[in-house]
Amino acid sequence: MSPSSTYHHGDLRAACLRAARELLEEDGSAGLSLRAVARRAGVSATAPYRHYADREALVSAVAAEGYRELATHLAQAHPAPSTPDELAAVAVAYVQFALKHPALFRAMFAEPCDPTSEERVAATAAISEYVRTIVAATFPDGDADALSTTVWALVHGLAFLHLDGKLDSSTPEIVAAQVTSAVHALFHAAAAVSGTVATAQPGV
Amino acid sequence: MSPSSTYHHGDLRAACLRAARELLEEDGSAGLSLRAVARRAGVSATAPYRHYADREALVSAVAAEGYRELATHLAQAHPAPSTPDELAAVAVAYVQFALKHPALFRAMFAEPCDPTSEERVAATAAISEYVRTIVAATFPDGDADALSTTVWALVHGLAFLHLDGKLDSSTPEIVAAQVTSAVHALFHAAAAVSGTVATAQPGV
DNA sequence: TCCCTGATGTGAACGATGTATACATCTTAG
DNA sequence: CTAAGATGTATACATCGTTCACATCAGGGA
Repeated sequence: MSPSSTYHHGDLRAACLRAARELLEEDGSAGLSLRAVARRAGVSATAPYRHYADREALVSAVAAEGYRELATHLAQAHPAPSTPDELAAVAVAYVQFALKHPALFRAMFAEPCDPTSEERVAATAAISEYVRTIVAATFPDGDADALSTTVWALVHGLAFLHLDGKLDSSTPEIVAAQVTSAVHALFHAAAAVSGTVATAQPGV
Repeated sequence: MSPSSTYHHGDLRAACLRAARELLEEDGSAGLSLRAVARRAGVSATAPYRHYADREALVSAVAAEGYRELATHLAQAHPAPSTPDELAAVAVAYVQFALKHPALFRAMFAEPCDPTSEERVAATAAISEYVRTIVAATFPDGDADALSTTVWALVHGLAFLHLDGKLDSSTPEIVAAQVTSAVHALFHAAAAVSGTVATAQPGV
């Protein structure tokens, strides 16, 4: 705590996490190097090794933080959805999170996830469970496991296709309409097939 | 053509592509270094630069090849699907391709795709168009753009969730049943909600 | 109070990587 | 046959992840 001590950082672990997160947002995954993190934290290149086994461990920690942020972001869209419309709002929030934090989202899902990061698997299990719960609340009579998997896959796929520029992401409204219509299509296939989802994006 | 000439390779461009593809399958994305490619092709470290501007360009070329392989793989599942069942078979082929070539699939979709690789955008546009075509053939009365986007997103998301170990991928049969039921759920939402998709995977 | 042990940060060093530059070698068009 | 362009080589540099020996600090037991 003494102000004269510039040797010890105080909370390098958190500082590294913050720096890594910033670098990810600024320069993408390529910019996230351990040395850059150390520089930004104002510390020697090897100091982070006292708190993270290797680069992979740091990335996993950032990803785990991302999972938690995603969870709160979804909860903000609607705390306890129980209708298809409310569930669609959560789905829109999911995709918009991905578009707002593309590099973070890719770190969370695109890189091969090592199963040794228990912090990471816990966070993803929490999200998976959350999705299952709200789907079950919306469709109490359905097969919650199967349906929630389908919903998650649909929304997850929409997020990635948007990230890859395969869909029209020009405005948040277009994205929201796209996601909403896709989710409703899943719940009301007949309506989708008969042309009710014409608000969707205009092609690839 | 003279056999004494070991100096010029003959077709380094193709050799690099093949080597890169092999390294990707063997060691994943991390193992795909330009120098390793050069070593495998039996050539100096900087020789590949005569054929690829940088590492990114090589990866894009591999990804483009992957798109074409995926297209033929889907066509083999069914050349011209026109029923929900046939379309589901194509969807199963999509996911199984991802599971069979995880690193390649990630290179195709998980890394930020630079729009300057026209070979790459052409290949993805071809796939997108292909999906739209077969969905339109299966549902001639629907909004082909909207519905094909939804189908693609669903299948794409299933592929990624399987790749990340979020779903049960223990046997090809389980995966096939999972994908089939999800696709059918999209086309017959009422049936899905009432529990007809019970063949799906047993949780996360 | 002293000091000593463990936690934390530093510095130099190694091998690997992407890439630029200058040079060598081959192929082929005129 | 030769000159020019295409293709491959050698060398070099900055950066990166990581290891190891060492320095510095904080806190508890004597």
